[in-house]
Amino acid sequence: MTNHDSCIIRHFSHYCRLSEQDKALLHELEESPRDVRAGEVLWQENEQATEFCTVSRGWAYSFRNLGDGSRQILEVFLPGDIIGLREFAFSQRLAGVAMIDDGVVCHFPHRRLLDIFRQSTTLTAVLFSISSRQQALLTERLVNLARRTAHQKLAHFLYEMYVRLDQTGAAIDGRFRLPLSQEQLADTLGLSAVHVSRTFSAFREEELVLRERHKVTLPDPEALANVAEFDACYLNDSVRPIFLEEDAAAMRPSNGAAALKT
Amino acid sequence: MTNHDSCIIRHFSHYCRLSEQDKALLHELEESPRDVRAGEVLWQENEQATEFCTVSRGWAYSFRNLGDGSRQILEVFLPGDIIGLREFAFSQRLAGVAMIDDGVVCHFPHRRLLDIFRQSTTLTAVLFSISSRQQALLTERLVNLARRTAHQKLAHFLYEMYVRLDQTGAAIDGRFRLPLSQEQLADTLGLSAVHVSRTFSAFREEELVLRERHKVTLPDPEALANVAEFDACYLNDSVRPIFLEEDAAAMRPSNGAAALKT
DNA sequence: GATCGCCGATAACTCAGGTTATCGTCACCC
DNA sequence: GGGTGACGATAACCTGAGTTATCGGCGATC
Repeated sequence: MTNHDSCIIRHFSHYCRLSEQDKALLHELEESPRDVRAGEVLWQENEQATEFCTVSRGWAYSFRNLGDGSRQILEVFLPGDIIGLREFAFSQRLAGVAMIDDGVVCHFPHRRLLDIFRQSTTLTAVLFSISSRQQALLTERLVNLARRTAHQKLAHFLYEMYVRLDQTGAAIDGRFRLPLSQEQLADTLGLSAVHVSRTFSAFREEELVLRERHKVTLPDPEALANVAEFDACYLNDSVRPIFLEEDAAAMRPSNGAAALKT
Repeated sequence: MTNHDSCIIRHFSHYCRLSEQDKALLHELEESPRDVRAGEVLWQENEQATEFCTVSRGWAYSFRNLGDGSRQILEVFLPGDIIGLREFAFSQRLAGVAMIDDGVVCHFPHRRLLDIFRQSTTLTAVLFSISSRQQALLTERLVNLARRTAHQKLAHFLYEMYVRLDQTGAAIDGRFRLPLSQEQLADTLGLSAVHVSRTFSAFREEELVLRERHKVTLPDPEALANVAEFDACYLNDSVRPIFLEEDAAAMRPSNGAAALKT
């Protein structure tokens, strides 16, 4: 973390070209990165919330434990994502967070966000955008859980992962690593692990999805998207560039669009 | 709208005591309020997004239409709520919005948000808090849809409405107006209208909920909360007061906590 | 290399909730 | 005051997904 690019800066750069000053400000946010093991719980529901966190390496998920012993996975975080933004207004954690993989996370205190609000309109707008995008993912998952069949749910999740991973270059040719167990998938999709297994079997027969261990292959991604009635517009980095022109007075925006590419 | 308190200012004041300067800034956001009729669609999915909107009177909901002709209601907005914040990062609407009731809404352009970011750290933090709270509602609904039985779903929704309305004084003694039809409830809860009816019948037998027309009575709200496994912590205006002390340098915060009461 | 434990596949059975259909009630309107 | 249309109740039937159970494979540990 000391000499390569900060994970936060990398993420923010997806949204907008940053001034050196902004980069410095972001860099300040990062306290010592921490190695974490697969399965490690970063925090539990109802604990005091004092920090945000970014994932630098590995996957994480947020979850809620329910009364009957089951649990619901809310979000899956990939490297570069910010964890905990959702909880800005609350003094307690609304959901637990755990690692799927071994990885590296960077913590930074809640209060620092206010420094950003105070010092950089650009970063504030990017933070709002990031929060907004996370909420879009959540909304899409909600629709998915409420209204679709098990086949569609799984197809949708797999395709969404494919798109997200493809955007960061982690999916090659419809092939990617998916470190979640079937039980974790079930908890994500509101299904039983048994039915996830059944659905994978069906997809294998139909040659829509091949899964072995933690490797997934989509022989025909578009066919899968059709099954899921997938509408990518919530993922398209159709991030509004408005604030760039708005900020013209404050800084030279140059070509923000080109900065979208990693 | 001209001479009584602005709906935006009223809402923001729940979170934090505002300076006169902040109030002036908020007031600027309000363009002409508009009367809207029950059923009127404020905007459709995929339309260009250029404005946010606050509900001044009446109820509204956001929704997604699905491929099979069904639809999913995502959020229910009450007077004082801000609509569209979720879509900050996007240039298109991710969901449609329609009125449940006759009412009054106030539009304000997207770009104005950036003026706020630039001019008031306090308002920026409150906006983040509001967005954060909306996301908490959404998350709770997601868990509800994914993991609970029809009885629990309906119980949860009714109790959540009861709490939200009670917070603004619109529920007296477990009794409140609920202008949603059973079909709208079904679309909210991911159920069929028929099953919503069945569930109401069951609740009537158990004397948990009495519903006639658009009036709902909860004879024993706590019993209903138990059925729903309701955990109020995502609604508790346990809004972090941190930013008040943080902003001490910028403005006199005085007693922000007391300002929570409407 | 035997044991243990996790993960996934598959089968048999059950049930919550969807679907379709019919009927009653109330509000509105000529 | 009779027609119309939205809304809600109820019943009969069907099905997608949960539950429980068994079994096989693989990796870790000693």
